[in-house]
Order: sequence, then C-alpha cells, then structure tokens
Amino acid sequence: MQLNKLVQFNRALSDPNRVRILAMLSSGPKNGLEIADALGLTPPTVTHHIKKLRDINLLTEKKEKNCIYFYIKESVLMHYANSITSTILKGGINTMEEEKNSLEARIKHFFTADGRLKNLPSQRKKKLWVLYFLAGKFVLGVKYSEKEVNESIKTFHEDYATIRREFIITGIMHRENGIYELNPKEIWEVIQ
Amino acid sequence: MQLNKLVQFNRALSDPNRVRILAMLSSGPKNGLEIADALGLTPPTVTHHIKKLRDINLLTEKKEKNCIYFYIKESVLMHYANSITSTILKGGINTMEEEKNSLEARIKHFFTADGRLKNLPSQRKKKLWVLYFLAGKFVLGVKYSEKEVNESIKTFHEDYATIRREFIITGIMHRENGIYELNPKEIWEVIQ
DNA sequence: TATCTAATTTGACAATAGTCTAATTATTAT
DNA sequence: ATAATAATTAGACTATTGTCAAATTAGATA
Repeated sequence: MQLNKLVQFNRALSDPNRVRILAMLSSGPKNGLEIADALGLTPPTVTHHIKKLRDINLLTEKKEKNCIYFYIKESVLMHYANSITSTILKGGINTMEEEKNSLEARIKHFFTADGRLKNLPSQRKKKLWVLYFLAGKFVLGVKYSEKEVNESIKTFHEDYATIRREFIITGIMHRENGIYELNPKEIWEVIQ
Repeated sequence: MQLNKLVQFNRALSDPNRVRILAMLSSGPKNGLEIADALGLTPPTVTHHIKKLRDINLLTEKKEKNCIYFYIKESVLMHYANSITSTILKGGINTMEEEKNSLEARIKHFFTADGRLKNLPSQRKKKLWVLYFLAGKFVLGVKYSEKEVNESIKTFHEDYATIRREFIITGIMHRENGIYELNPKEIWEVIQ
C-alpha cells in the first residue's frame, strides 16, 4: 500500500461517527436517514461522512425506491487494516519508488513473441501483474457476460476459467447475477 | 478495543509525516533531530508529532548523552492494526457497555475464601482478568526486582514464575535489566 | 402535475491540527 | 561556570474538518 492510501484510510477512521457508521453497516445496510437518526446527526453531515468512506471504497450503495442503502465492503476494510503493519514495518513506504518501472516491462517474459500468455505465474505478485495487464483489455464501467469475459481471455490463454476466477478472487472484477464488471483500479491497489 | 482508542490510533496515523516517522523508526531508533532532518521539519514540529505517537503508546524512548532515541513498539502497532477489523465488524463497539460489571465480581470464584488464587484460568479472557487483578498489587511507577515480584505473587499462588512470565507476555509489566515495572493501564487495553 | 421523501450542495462557523519562529529548559562538554 | 546541543513549550498563523441550516436536486407517489 502506498503512503497516501494508508493516510487516507486512517483519516477516514479518525472520526468517531464514521467508525460508528461502519459498525452500524456491519450488521446490515442502512440508508442515509436511518444513519442520521441513529447517530443524532443531520442528513448533510451524514452525506459528508459517507463521502469520505466512499472515497476510499469502503462502501457500496444500492438504490431502492428513492432511498440509497449503504453497504460496508468488509473485504476492503480488512485489506486496509491488514496492510497497515506491513506497509509501515516492512519498508513498504520507502521502496515505493522502485516500483515505477512499467507493468509491461515486468511481465513481458511471461508472454510469447506473438503475445500469448505462456502460463499464469504462481508467484503471487507476478500473477497479479499479469492479471492487471489482462484486466486492461476490459473497459471500466462496461458490463460483460461470462461468455464475453471468456472470449476476451481466450485470446491470451486457453484456461480462461482459471483466469476469470482469479479476476474475482483478486478483486479486479466483480460478478453480479452472472454479469462481470471491472472494479476501479483503486480497489486493486487495496486488495493488492 | 473501544471506540475511543480506535479513533485515537487512526488519528495518529492520519498524517503522512507521522507515518513516515513510524516507518523510519521501524528500521532502527532515531533521535529528534535526525527525524526532523530526514523529513525536512523543524524540531518543534517533530515534538508535536512524537507527542501524538507517544500518547497511544507507540513509542519507547531511551536517553543517550543528551539525545532522546525513539523506538517504535511494533507489537503495539500490530495489536492496534489487528484490532481494527474485529472492533468494527464483530460488534465490539456496541457491546462495550456490558463490560461494566466490576473486575472483582468477575473473578471472585477463581479465588478461595481466604483470598488465594485457586489456579490461573486457561481461558484467555479470564486469565487476563485475574492477571489484571494481581497487577493491582503493584504500584505504577515503582521498579521491582524479580525477587520482589515473586514474593508479591507468592501471596496468591505458588507458581509465581508462570504468573510473572504472563505479566510480561500480556504487556502488563515490562522488564529491563532484571528490573520489573508496571506498564500504564492504557497499554493493557491495547495488548488486551 | 403536484406533492412527498431522501439525498446532496452550498455556505457559514467554530474547533482542531500542522507548521513555524522565538524563547526556554535540560543535559553534555569545554 | 560557560558554552553548545537537543528537546520542549508558547504563541501565532493558516488550512482543514465536523457540524448545521437553508436551498436544491432527484425519485416516487398521489
């Protein structure tokens, strides 16, 4: 995780009411007025807090009639929390500069001359690099059927099922009712 | 962990320079001027930040000539970070009220009528309660020899060695050059 | 269409926080 | 004792933040 994200995450959890909101949501989705009511805040204040939590991807929302129900993304919370120690202690902050070499350069030897993926690396970090690259073939905001996802992956590798599954596991994509969609990059960074 | 502590911890890590300080210290102790220099800050500003980190027990300090060397307490950092998720997700925040019944009431059946400890409970939480109680027999700020610690524990139980060891493991006490001293209660709460 | 209801935006205000300079204290060295 | 070095305190300034009231937008319902 980079310094910026770590600070932003901690800043988000540095207000009692925001932590209370997350705690509330952990027992089920709530809409804005419910939150305002439970915490004795006005709707604008809740909007203000929600914005900060949304900014770091801690929330999903679902519209229902004219209410917006907020859900906590527990996995994102966990990934942030779990990254704190390693980021600070394992020198993750100062070594960040070295990561600047391009993604393509790092993964090119996993591909054949004609651009096919030889095989998905087993080493975690390298596997992620390859997945990030493959994810670049999908467009943010576009919804894909499973078949479309498979087809796209197949242009790189036969075992589309494994890679499609990895997209979900890593948080690069999410699936809802059989429809696949890319997650914004900010999520990947968190999920690593 | 209680809401208050969680917020205070996150607030402490919500400034880039403070996170940088912790990251620096993770590779070894530094004194104030070194920190100021490395971060391009003035000494007063470093003092300001150090104070916040010290307030939540994230630092130890050691005087050497007329410098103060700051050390990061990695275990405390880890305990805080590891508590975030469980505190927020496992309902740890709303259930806090129930813990209000007194320590003595909770542990009295581990003691005989004449006040001796029957045995140290094996269940984590109960063991901690007993240890907290026994710790109450020592005075904050007073340094004790190992022998003194043993004697004091022996008035409650024969196996002073185990209990003395537990004092260290749990963070209730710390030892330096064979001298034992109680940690302030704030540490216990963190270490749990 | 008109009317609710829910959420957001805007603007204001007080409180807090990060930073600095200048002055002070405390410790070590001359 | 005096000078030097390191850390803290005090005070000031600006930027940020949490909060609210009022106005606005967006959806659903009548």
